Parts: sequence; structure tokens; C-alpha cells
Amino acid sequence: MDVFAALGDPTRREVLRRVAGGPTTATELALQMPISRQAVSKHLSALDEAGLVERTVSGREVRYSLRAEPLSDVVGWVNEVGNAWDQRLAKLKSRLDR
Amino acid sequence: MDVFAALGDPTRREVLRRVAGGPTTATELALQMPISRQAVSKHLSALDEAGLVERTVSGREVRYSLRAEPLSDVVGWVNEVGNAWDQRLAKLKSRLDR
DNA sequence: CTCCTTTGCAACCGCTCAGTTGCACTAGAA
DNA sequence: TTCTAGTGCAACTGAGCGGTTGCAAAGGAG
Repeated sequence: MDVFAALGDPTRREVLRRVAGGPTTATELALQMPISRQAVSKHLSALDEAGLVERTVSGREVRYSLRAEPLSDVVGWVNEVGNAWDQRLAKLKSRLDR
Repeated sequence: MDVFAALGDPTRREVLRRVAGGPTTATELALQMPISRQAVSKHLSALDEAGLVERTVSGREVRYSLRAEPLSDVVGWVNEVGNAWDQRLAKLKSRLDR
């Protein structure tokens, strides 16, 4: 699953937000949220696949922490599209000025 | 459909990217892409619902143009999560320095 | 008016996805 | 070793989504 798709689900964004508050486990997150541990685990797997989260096995528990790098890809894409649009507006404006 | 979900689908991102290159219609886009006009139209409806696109009826054709404002929400959310993480790292670092 | 083009609406199909439940496995505690 | 807590795996369900097809409606061109 790519980064955009991973951020597409609201619950998954909430999970990522909580992970950003500090490394946690699926069980801990499930206690704070109205879904089962398995559901949280699936979301964490998706986030892991997207590279947004890092697994750290510590004994019998798995701790997840944020990996912020892929988020810059999102900002990059948004800027790309936004800039294309702005440049188009600028061109249109200069044409109108002539 | 919210902005994140709207950007979740690759085809829809491609549609938005092309719209950013200049206002177009569903029919024009369908000619450049390997999907039907109806599929493009559905994507444009989703983008419209997310506020990412503006409908302009001109006679019997409907022209879509980019609305970049909601994109700032995306960047805002990403920064929010990223900053929370960075601050946590900074706190951790200062604690280690002490 | 007549024909063609562009669009919208609705039904349908296939697939993916979010979520739950049940079970097996493993590592730490007593 | 025995019990318990934390995960993972697999199957299942329901719903939503991407995409197609068919048809009706409405505006422009002749």
C-alpha cells in the first residue's frame, strides 16, 4: 500500500497520530480506541508497508515508532500539483496583462 | 469523501494532476486515459466533493478547474504529525543530554 | 426541426478493505 | 514447569469503491 492510500483511512490516520506521540504497541493503542487489537494491528501493518512506521521487537512485544520520511513525499506531490496550477495562473495573468 | 481519501486513489491523483495542468472536461480526460468517461466523471465528482475541484458549466459542457485550498489541509496535517514527532525527539535528546 | 455531442443517472460486477472472532504460538512471571 | 499476557495467522462478513454499460436528457450545429 502506498503512502497516500495509507493516509486515506481516518482510523489509520488516528493510529499514526498516536504513534507520533511516542512509540506504542498494538495492544496499548487498542485500549485507547474503539476497535479491536487485530484491527489496530492491521492498520500498523499497512503503515509499515507504506514505510510510515518502524517495528521494534522487544521480547514478546512489538513497539511501533514513526518514520516521517515518506511524509515528505506527500508534501512533495502536493507542492508539485499546486505549483503547476500557480504557474498556469501566472501565465494566464501575464497574457492578460499584454 | 474527505481530501485524504480523495487523494488515496492513484487514478484520481492522475486526474487531479491533469486538471492542475489546465481546466478540462471529463470527456477530454477520458480520451487521454485508459478508462471510460464515466469513470473519470466519478473521480471528478469525488474530487468535487472533497473541494479539490471547481465545476464551471459552459453551455452543454462542464469544465473542471483546480481548487488548491484543501491541499493546504493535507500539508497542515502532515506538519502537525511530523512536528509532534520531532518535538518528542528533541525532548528525548535534551533528556539524554542532562 | 433534426442530428449529433456532451453529460448525468442508474444498475451491475468484481474486488478490496475495515473490522471481528477464534485459535495457535511465544516469551516472561510465578 | 505452569500460567499468563502479547502477537500473529486465517477465515469470515459487510460495505464501499473503481469501473463498465446502457439509456435518457439537454444544448449546439446543420
